Amino acid sequence: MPWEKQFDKAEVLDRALQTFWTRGYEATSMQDLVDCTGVNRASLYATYGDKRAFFLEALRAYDDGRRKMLAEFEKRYQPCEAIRKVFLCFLADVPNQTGGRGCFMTNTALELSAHDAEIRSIVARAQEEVEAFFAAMIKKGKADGSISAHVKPSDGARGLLASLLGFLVLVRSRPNPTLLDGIVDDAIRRLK
Amino acid sequence: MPWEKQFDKAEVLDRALQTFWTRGYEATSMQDLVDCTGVNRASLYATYGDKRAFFLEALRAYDDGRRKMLAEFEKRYQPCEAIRKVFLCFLADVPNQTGGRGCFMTNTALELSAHDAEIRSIVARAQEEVEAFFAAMIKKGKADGSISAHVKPSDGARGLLASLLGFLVLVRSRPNPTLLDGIVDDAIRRLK
DNA sequence: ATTTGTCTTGAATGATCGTTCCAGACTCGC
DNA sequence: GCGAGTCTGGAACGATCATTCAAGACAAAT
Repeated sequence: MPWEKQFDKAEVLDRALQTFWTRGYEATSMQDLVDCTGVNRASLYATYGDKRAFFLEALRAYDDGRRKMLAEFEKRYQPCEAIRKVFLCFLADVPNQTGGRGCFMTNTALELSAHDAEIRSIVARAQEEVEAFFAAMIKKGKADGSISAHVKPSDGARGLLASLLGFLVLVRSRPNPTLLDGIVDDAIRRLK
Repeated sequence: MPWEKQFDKAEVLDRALQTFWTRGYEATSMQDLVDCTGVNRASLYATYGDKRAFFLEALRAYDDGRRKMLAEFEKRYQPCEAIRKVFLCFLADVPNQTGGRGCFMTNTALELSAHDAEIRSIVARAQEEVEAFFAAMIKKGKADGSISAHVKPSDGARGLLASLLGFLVLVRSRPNPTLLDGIVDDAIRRLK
């Protein structure tokens, strides 16, 4: 067999993901991807397919990362802390005055899922899994007494999801730390 | 003076607005705008300037409509009803199986405000005005007893804004009536 | 009726879009 | 050393992008 690839497929995918995340799908050109990955055009096409397939692979990679992150939060933290971490992990790049990039999945939800069924189903599933994570944390919190017995897991999770998505809109469009912290505190206080 | 315009400037602007709203900025081409308005390319350029200026004018027109709508809600409805109406007015086009278009301002917030300072400031101001509207309604509701005395207007308004923005993400990406209604009910129940 | 000045029209601009082709570089099994 | 087979690099493809040009159409003023 002849000649292995000259680049790390996963690493290049991640660099493309960063660019798609920052600029969005339509505003990212193949030239941008060539530039940010350092890999030749034809090699990108040979490896990942066309632009949409490339984007989809990046989106699924992002989604896998999100899934692993939630699993780790679930292991590592108490229920309320785990919920809080979900919000806070999007604040990491906010201080860089330019504002945060928000959540790649949520950005994609607004840009593409209205016109692309495949993306819509990926987005919907991701949202459902986050909602299920919240519900599981609420259940656990009720069991150990850290969350009020009056909160119904499904209702609480739905409310948290809405607050999280709104929070993510604000992270990208109006990254004011006071505002964002307030939203997180409010969302969690509702559970107590 | 010679020859007035052959088309209604506001009406054509509204048609362009509908297209920008549905597809977003990057995914809308000047050809799309020519098609949906029925007005010749060069006439569009002569009247509105380039694509970005055209978009900005559409966005400001949308924002004006939003402002008038809030003012009318404030006049017409009791505080809680007025708040509920803000959510419900985005559900009008959800039943058309294709899913709703969400809020033009919020869609734009995610697509463009991270990279365009002028848009960012328009978006931020619109969000602040909505937040202020919520705060005013809460204050009024506390005065007439329909909203709990424990709710601080600024905190309640911030929470409502987050829920509204999350709601709007879902309207466009996962337009499930049960889910959406639940979010609205929860958001308002929090005030009581 | 002719001039004046704006609006409309359809074609054309160069740039950039996503995508593909092809010749050369390279590693393996023989 | 020698094909076999995959990957790379750069140029090229037609399509579409936003934008502009030049000429004709029209209404008011003279």
